[in-house]
Amino acid sequence: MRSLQVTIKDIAKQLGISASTVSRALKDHPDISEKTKIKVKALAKELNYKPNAIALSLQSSKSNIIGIIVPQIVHHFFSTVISGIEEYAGKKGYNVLICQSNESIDKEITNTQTLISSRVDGIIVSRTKNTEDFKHFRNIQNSFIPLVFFDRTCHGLKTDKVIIDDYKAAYEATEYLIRTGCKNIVHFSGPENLKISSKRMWGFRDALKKNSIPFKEEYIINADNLEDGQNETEKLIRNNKIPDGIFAVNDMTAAGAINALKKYNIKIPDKVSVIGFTNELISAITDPPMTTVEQNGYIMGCKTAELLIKRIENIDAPFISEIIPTKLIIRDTTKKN
Amino acid sequence: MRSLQVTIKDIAKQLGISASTVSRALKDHPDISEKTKIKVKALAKELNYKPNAIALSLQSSKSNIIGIIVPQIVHHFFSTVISGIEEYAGKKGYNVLICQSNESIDKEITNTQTLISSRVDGIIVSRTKNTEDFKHFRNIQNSFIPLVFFDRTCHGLKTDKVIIDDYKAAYEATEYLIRTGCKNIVHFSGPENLKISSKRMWGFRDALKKNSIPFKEEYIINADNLEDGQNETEKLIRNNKIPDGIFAVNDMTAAGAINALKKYNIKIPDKVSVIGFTNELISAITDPPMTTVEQNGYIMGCKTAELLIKRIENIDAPFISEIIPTKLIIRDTTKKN
DNA sequence: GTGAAAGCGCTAACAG
DNA sequence: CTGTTAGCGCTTTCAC
Repeated sequence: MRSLQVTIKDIAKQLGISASTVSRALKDHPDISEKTKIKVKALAKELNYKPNAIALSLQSSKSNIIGIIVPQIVHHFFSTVISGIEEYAGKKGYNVLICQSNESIDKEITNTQTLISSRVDGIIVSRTKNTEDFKHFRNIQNSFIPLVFFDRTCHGLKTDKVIIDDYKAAYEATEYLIRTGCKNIVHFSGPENLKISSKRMWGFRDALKKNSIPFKEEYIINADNLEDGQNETEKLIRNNKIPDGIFAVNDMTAAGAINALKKYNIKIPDKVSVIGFTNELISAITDPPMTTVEQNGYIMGCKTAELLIKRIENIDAPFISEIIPTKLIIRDTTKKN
Repeated sequence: MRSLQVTIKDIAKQLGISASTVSRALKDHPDISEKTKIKVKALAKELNYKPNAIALSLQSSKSNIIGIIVPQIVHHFFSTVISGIEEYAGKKGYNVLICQSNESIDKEITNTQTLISSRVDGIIVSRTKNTEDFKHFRNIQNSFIPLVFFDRTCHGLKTDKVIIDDYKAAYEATEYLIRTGCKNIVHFSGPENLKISSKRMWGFRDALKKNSIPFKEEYIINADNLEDGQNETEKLIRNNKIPDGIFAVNDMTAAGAINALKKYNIKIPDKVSVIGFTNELISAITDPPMTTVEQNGYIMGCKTAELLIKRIENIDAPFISEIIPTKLIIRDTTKKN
């Protein structure tokens, strides 16, 4: 099973020269004669020599691998970001090792340990909803491994981060509802300890306030997935508390709301307007197609990779919080302006 | 920048013992005294020692990394499979290095080279639509790196593979259309050199034949994405060639068809039935929710990882083609049986 | 121009 | 029970 791969030594032996010469020849070291270079390269090609990245890593203490921890790969937003990271990193000569935490803090902790052991050159994280204790992230920093968060960040940790302006995006979405005539708007919200959720909620609240719509606690409803969105909307309908606008913390929840409204034959957007968040694939597929906030996952991914690689190259640069612009995508679940 | 991580040597030095003793103590070697073990482990913990996986890999020629090459991470089916691979592999102590080919054969070739260089213990591939030349895959095999394909396989290569019975699934879907009264069915098909596409097409054709519906070439239309699905359907409508059933090679294409039909106010499923393929998220969101074929990506991923790891452990086992069962998910774009 | 030797972090065979 | 040594594949001084 061992040594199936051709090594520099094999080449050296066959050519009757030393390993160091082979090494130098392969990287066009100026000291080596053209003749030797040609011989070496020819044989390397013939034997299908591939440098052993592991040996290189050990020797240079650089793995050229970036570790990623996300709650779920299948979530469209995350896979978009991963895709951006992979592309950008690939161009810069890095590979990506991907772990999912499945929204479990224990798994997240294991993941960080694996990545540290793997001696990745840097780590990118979007944390679980429940992470409250950041010890494992500190652990990464104590190991002097560059760490960058995207989207779901950790308050109080000094790192680079790539986020969107959730507050502003939510504010604008809500204002759009108000501007198009909604007066009685409900917000389907995610867990409060997730900064992105609370920011979206505050954007919503402040938009009401700014537009002189008195706030009621019952405007905020906990729901951040398809089922909850559907159930909570049905509850509103049955309790005869139908709002004229719904702003959901994500697209799936909005899709649930749309389902419920259609089930009860409530016209969208005439009776009720709906806005989602993220602009996932599904948001163009709902009927009617959904107005939502474009979150630019791909660009986020590229930017995150860029920040991380910069930090790998210069560990002492000042920390950056990059804000990726969002955009309200107006489709047909809202009235025209 | 160097040696920021604690090594076994550091521990040895501080304790005034040898590195090998530390190494043995950490892995509970029976030769080592309890006293030493306790001392070593305590210090290791205190110094936050993490074994250097790279050194381990070099020494054991085993990286415990599985390489994955898929056309696109963002594609829901692929991310589902990746998720399954990651979970199963994680439990077995493997990490996953992910590359995307972006349906480009050149990128796919580069990807294989990177993975070989990285000395991954095995490689999982779902190939690009256009791959015709399999040299790079042979290259993997010549390097004695276990290789497993899933879904999009390569004809003629001796490898393990995990697939679904595309023919049967398509046959059954088509028969369901026929059984529920469709007589004039169109198939939106993918590229012919992709085995999964051609198998689905033949399943479709043979189901017609078996049910004495004469086949016409015009029943097969090239379309495998949202836009094409929509455009081709609109074309049919405008040319007054409206079928009473559409079987699409994937969900997105079916979603495009649904859009077009609704645009022209053609009732689904009364006038036209539609069936998709894969059961992506969107298929439950379309209006009406789409009948489609469940492809069990997650299970495929687990199974693929399982086969690969088995092969890593026993390179000489006979090759296996694992067939993951599919299931027709009946929703509301088809008539009731 | 090329070779010999040391070392990256770790394990394992061999001593004692 | 513990230490010494060699070696995984490669690069990099330091010699010659």
